[in-house]
Amino acid sequence: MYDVLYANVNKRVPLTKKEWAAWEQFFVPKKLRKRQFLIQEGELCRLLAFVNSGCLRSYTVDARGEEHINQFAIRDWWISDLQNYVAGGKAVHSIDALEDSDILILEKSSRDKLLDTAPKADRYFRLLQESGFTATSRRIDSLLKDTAEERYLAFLKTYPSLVEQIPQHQIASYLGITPQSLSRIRKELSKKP
Amino acid sequence: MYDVLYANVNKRVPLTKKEWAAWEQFFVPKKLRKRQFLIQEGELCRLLAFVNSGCLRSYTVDARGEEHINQFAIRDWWISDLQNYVAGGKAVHSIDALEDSDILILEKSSRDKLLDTAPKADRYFRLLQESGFTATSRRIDSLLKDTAEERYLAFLKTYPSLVEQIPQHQIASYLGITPQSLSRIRKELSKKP
DNA sequence: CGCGGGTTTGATGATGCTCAAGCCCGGTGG
DNA sequence: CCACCGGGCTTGAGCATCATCAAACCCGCG
Repeated sequence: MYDVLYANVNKRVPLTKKEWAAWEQFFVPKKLRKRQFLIQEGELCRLLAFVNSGCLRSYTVDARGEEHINQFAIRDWWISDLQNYVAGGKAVHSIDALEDSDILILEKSSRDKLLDTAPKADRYFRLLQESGFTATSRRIDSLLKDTAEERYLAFLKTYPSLVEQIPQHQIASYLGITPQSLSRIRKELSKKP
Repeated sequence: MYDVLYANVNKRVPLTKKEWAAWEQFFVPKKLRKRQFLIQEGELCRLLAFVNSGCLRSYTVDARGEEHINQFAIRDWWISDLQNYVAGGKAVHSIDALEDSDILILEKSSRDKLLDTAPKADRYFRLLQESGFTATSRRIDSLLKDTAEERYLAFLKTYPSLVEQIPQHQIASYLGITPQSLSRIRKELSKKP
């Protein structure tokens, strides 16, 4: 139940079994059914979620009702509406499950306790945020300078497992294009090589 | 020299004057002339920079030689090629000064020492990364769902001071459009209201 | 069998890019 | 003092990319 998370933490900040026991108590297992919400836009988001299995997504909805996917999370990834988790206020993202998923919940109050009692917690979350930050930063670069086709190819490389797992229109939404455009891009690619 | 930074740190992790003295020694003041590089793409990036005055930018260059601005940094902001600072490897961004600037440099080796000796350093950088992460995440949302005009209006709101400070084509680059398009957008906007 | 979600295809149109030229303005040197 | 230069901004014409709207298709499932 906790071994994926333990490995994730341990990779960044080595912990003794005893130290880990102090961490473990703060995480609450939860199952999500496909299409079930973890957070809905406008709620207070007071939790971080760590994915053991399955796949979640966080997305915004624009004025015309179109969804735009901000992040996917699969096994061994964290997901949250961090902005709101950190600063308070209403969630700007909804988070739901693209398939049945097992996750671990870390409530904000629990994380605060963890941060105040476990000496290495700040470092773990610092390292975590650093990788999240660099990932989003690279995605911005890609949105600014790559064509839709290049972004799609990069997606295939970066998330090979996701491609098999989730419907194509979700990938289109993540890439910032319509499902029709992605379909045409794929058609072109299948001709070329 | 150090008071802007001290205020920035103190806001996130309150420090006694004595604690601060231990931090201060790690930061090295530096002046950059307009158009001077702090980092060039392909170098090893082994520093974080805190801006006291002036304005820096970090950007990538695409295959055709076009620049794409990933981040601006003005007074009270940090800037770096974080990806590379954290993970090692060659910088994917160049960082240079858009005007004469005063900055404070924190070398990676210094930060490592700071993190290992100052108890609150991990927390400070965790909080810093969290705000950086949420900012980039919001920018991704905006690139996915807003039109160029909406992104420009949002930029005006978010960075009112920058608009006066830097040439318009730099803003266009940040928004992911050509200078010509930004010019036309501004023309349309000036008609409307 | 028919329904529904997902994907594909086609026709058309909007948005923003490219290429090219002109303009504005501040700085420099004759 | 003025001519000239260059960077930045604007404008125009044509074009590429991707969105929109609409329809058809595919396939798993009740």
